[in-house]
Amino acid sequence: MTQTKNRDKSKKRAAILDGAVDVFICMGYELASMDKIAETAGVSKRTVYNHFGSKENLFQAVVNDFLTQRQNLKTIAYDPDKTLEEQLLAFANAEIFLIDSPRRLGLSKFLTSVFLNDTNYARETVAKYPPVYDMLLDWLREAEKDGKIKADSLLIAARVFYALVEGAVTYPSLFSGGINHAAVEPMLKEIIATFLARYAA
Amino acid sequence: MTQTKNRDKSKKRAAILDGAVDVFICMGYELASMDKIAETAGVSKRTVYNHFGSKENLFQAVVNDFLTQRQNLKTIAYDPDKTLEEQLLAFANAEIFLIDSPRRLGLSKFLTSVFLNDTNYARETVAKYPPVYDMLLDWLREAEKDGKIKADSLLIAARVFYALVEGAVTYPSLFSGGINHAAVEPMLKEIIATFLARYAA
DNA sequence: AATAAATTACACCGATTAGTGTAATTTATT
DNA sequence: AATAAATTACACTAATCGGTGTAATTTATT
Repeated sequence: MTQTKNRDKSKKRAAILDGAVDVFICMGYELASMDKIAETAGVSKRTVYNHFGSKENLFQAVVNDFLTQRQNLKTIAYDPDKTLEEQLLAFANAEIFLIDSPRRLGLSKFLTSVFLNDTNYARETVAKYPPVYDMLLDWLREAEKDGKIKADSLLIAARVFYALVEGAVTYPSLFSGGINHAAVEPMLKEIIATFLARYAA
Repeated sequence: MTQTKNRDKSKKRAAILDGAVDVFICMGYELASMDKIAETAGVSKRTVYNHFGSKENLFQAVVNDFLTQRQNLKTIAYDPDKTLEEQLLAFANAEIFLIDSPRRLGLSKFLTSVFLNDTNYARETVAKYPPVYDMLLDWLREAEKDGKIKADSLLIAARVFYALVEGAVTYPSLFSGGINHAAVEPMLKEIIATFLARYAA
């Protein structure tokens, strides 16, 4: 009869995921070889295959980890005692957080690239996680009730806000190798002022 | 002594470039094999290598063709007799043109993906072509002289405008498989209204 | 029709890759 | 210390890919 001696596999698993992220970020999916990932993780290739059965599975695990982690953003509730500017800035900063460390920036670039190359996979993956707009939409509803915001469609207003943040900060940072905080700060003030010029009551 | 009988190589060259674009678009750079490109172009692999010495060269030729073609946008001069809305819409539409056919959309996605994977190459390549903002900047200067536009910095205003267009239309289209004109039209009206809420004099 | 350039078909090379099988070895648990 | 699970080292496969060499063939020009 077989005894069960379960050892802790999570350490190796984490090391493999870490290595995979590094290699995926710096070579892209196609050029990231399983040998290189194993070497980077400090683990034998066989162990990589024992934990994740294939390159595709390993990739999925990396993506899942990232998107799950990304999902853990605390809600930003409407506060009538704070200015609209500083509350909107909090929403912008939550978006900027995703590209505000070399690793998160790298993962964002990697995922964006993968999504560009496989639109269907992008749609399916994004559909599994709650929409980005939702939290801002809740906030806008409260602000409207409070008489501070006015818009024909709050959904469109939310989309305009994220268009401003992503178009002015997120995407430029993806291509320029990272955030230039000194340049971004005044830009954030400007896009928030623009948003409020249109939607402040 | 050697006679020179020059035949026209441009037909084959064009066919190869066409095939390369197709394959690059649908498989990405790494997975696009030279055999597949030759087959798609209806040409022997040897001919591909006779025209372009390497995969890298062929890629460069594709990119050059696209960016050169892209550069040929007619200038949009400020016209005091037209509304600001319709003139700004022309700028937006010039941007949208780049993703408004399956082929241009595909090339935009492909190039964006390549740029994400090689930031240095992105910078060098973009630097070889005139900045996107320039034409709008000229227009804004004229509009300001005409007393219709007012901004602390016209450059920032131009960046806000393109942030709106790219964030609301260009990038979403890259990921969603193309433009939904019915949905984009009201969005364009909204982002132009937003821009003018901030910068109209 | 003669000629030279362009193209083709095809075999081939070296390198790389995802993935497997296995026997030996390390590791943690009882 | 005994034991079973986890890991390792390593050899190996089958496939793919970028690129080359060559001899035969097609093509357009004079």
